[in-house]
Amino acid sequence: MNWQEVLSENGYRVSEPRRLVMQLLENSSQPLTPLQIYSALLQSGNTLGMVSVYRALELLTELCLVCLVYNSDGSPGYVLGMGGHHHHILCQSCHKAASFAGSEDLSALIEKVEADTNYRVKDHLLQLYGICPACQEKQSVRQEGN
Amino acid sequence: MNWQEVLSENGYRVSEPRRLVMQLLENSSQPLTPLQIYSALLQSGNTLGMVSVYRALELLTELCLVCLVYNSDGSPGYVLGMGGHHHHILCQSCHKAASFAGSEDLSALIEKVEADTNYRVKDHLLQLYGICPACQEKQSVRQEGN
DNA sequence: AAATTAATTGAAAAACATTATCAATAAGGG
DNA sequence: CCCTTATTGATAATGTTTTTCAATTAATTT
Repeated sequence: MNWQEVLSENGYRVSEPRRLVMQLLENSSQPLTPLQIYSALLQSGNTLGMVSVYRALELLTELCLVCLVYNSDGSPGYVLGMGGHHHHILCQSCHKAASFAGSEDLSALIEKVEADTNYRVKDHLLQLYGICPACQEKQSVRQEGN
Repeated sequence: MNWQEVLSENGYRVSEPRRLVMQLLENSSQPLTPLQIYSALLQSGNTLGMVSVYRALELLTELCLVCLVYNSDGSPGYVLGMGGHHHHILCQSCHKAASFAGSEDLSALIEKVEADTNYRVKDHLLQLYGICPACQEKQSVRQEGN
């Protein structure tokens, strides 16, 4: 099921601003802020209002078509959603985002925390930060050059 | 080492706004936004500027005396830092925060992600959301009452 | 204990981000 | 192709964070 169908099946229209936002995120490897999205779309010759970007992101996030992530400096950004439960890892150098699936690996941790704190765990936020393959490459080349 | 010493040893003064913010966070079980901190302090008869709250939080966060956390709705809040590496679990009902230590439990997950994505993992953001013991109690009481 | 000095504060303004309002527009069903 | 209604975009309102700078205050020196 593509994103157009998700919109339709939930009673929403496939409008121009929504199309533009999805298209841009589909072609972006890194999280973008609402302002970055707005600016990029204007610069590529499109015309839409900032407000529509906010509204599109709100709706698309609700439908899990896009995800809100936090950069390592705490600033928020939006990336394409992958459907199903997953998490993101962000490159601290070029900001490229990758996703990885599942939460089975957290179940041991969660059980331990439930035992320790007596909280009942319902949900979680997990993001990893690191260096992507391409930036590792660049770094080692620079090192060799010295 | 208490927070006053941490400030001094890093060349910062123990000023009134910083004292007020720390004092409030020490007595709050839930994350507070800058505005909530400012309002609470004014209401308890103190006098300080909003700007000082922002500045105090920025510095205290840098020194790891307070931590920035994300509520399950995505809004940010500040809680007392615990020193050393730790994470937080937040109650979805009363917003009470608890902390749990360590990241050893994540190492298996991290290795797996490194293998899958070829990223080199450097850091992570982990928060759990759930129901605290007191709110579990309340819920089961209400249930029985029906 | 008073004087000195430099970090820190607070008020105001500026900059920036988000949300509300509402008439005009456009998507999708008939 | 028309009709209905969700959606848009412009404007304004609201809210948040940062900048600026003279006045204040914490901590050090005398």
